[in-house]
Amino acid sequence: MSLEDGIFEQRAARVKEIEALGFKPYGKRFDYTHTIPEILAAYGDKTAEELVPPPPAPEAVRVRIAARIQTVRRMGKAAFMHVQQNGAKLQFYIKKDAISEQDYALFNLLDIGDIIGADGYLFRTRTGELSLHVEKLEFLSKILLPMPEKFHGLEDVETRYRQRYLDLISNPESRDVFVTRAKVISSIRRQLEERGFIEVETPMMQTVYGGAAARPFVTHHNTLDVDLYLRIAPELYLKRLIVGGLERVYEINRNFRNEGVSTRHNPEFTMVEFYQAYTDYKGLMDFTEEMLRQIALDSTGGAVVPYGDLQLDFGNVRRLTMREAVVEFWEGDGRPTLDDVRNPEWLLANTHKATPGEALGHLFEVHAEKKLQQPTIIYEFPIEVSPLANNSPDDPAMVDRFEIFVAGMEIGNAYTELNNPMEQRRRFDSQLQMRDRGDDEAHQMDEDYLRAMSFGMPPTGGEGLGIDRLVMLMSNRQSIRDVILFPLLRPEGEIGMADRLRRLDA
RNA sequence: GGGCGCGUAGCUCAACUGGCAGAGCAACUGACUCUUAAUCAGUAGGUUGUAGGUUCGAUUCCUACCGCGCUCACCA
Repeated sequence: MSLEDGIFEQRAARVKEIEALGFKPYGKRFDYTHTIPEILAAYGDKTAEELVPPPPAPEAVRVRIAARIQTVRRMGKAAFMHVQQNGAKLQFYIKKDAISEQDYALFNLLDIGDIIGADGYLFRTRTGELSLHVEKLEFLSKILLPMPEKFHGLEDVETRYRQRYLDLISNPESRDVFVTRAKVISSIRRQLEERGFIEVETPMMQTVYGGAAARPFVTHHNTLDVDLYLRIAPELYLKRLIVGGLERVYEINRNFRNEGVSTRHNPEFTMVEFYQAYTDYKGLMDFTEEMLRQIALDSTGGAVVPYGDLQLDFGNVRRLTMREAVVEFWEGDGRPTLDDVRNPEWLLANTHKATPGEALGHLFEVHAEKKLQQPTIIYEFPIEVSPLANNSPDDPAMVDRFEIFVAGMEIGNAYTELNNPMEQRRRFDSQLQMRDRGDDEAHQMDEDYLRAMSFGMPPTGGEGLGIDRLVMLMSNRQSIRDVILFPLLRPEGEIGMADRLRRLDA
């Protein structure tokens, strides 16, 4: 028998002993008076005398707490434990004299990782630590498996992703990441709501997919007997809503793209997309700068955010055209001039791409993208890589579009929406040609979208922000998997837990 | 998909050039009524990711596979 099995069976036996003592080892309501963070906030700076006035102490602070046991230091007939709740920890002091015989028997059956409730009063130990003097114990849930090591926590990356619950229990900094994530999302929501945007939900299963250049996942609906695509973007549906007169809409949810995984890509990822009628991409640039700065403030407390070796300044966003960026960040010999990168022949001669616009986009990715460390807006994109954006009034090769780059990552994409159905039809047709040339990420024809646009779509600005990447920046994480609770992994194979539990019943 | 690296007790890690697979934490027994990575004495715990191969002998060398990480490619 392995050690782990031994602990498992021994603890299962303890469940019965705990029951025999009159406690319910699982599933009992427990109305606590304070969470541990609340206790630390309210009493963290109180002195020993303030907590327990001398001598007999009728006015001591009595509280009732639920928490998970983190460490235990037993010393004969007394013990100290650290327990944690909501990412904060508190010390419990348990003395045989101070609790009932039944509770002391329970205490002797407790394991690190058990969830317990306690009544008692707050005091300071001889060394000055705020602690709970336990007077009554309650049992709330049993741990059967051994906890990770208390000092190092759970380090194994794979286990941290697969068993995120363990990661969250044993690594406070991992918990902090997801708290930051929640702050980023609520900051975005609040800012959009304040500006009159309403939140909507559009289909994630679509018969025609679009709104981005990507390959989709395919699934199947049985009774309708149709294949459906998991959406690669909500864009085309949100713009249908703009046609319908929902003039400021946003959606925060998942997109699915059937591509490789990396430190910056997970096949399902979260975006916020928002659309505002009667504005354009310049209006969105101003809004975006404000929003990024506010997200940084709301989630980290400052506009300057540490990221690896960098200090990212979200209070100061640079703006460059794509052509300027290619010229400025050109690597190696033969740096082009602005006239070169405007010249279709030069562009085609310097890449293997089929069109000047794809060529410019490629040169930008190769030379400039990873050098954009501080928050930077890149604007004026080639028409060929922007099938849904409106033409620039003064340059037929370009569209009114920008992207935001931080730490070499694209975190946002916005443009003045194309609202002319005749031009949109031509763009779809040229996407179909790219598809015929073997580009399986080019857009499909979406006739209902053309129909919607034919009812008249107001001039509109639209934008998408990658939430996961934003959270990476705000929480100083280098891998997208660190900011997604359950990132996609290959299946792990036999776990054997059901069998183990089955044996306990036998 | 290519390249590089990693996989040893529940967890965190050792094991020299191929020569008895070890420690700390966790667990168990005992001592201890203000400890804090508690301490002290003792006990138990291993298919070294899997399957082959080389060898008198493999955690160590070789091959394949599985899983994870980094990186390049692909990709917003």
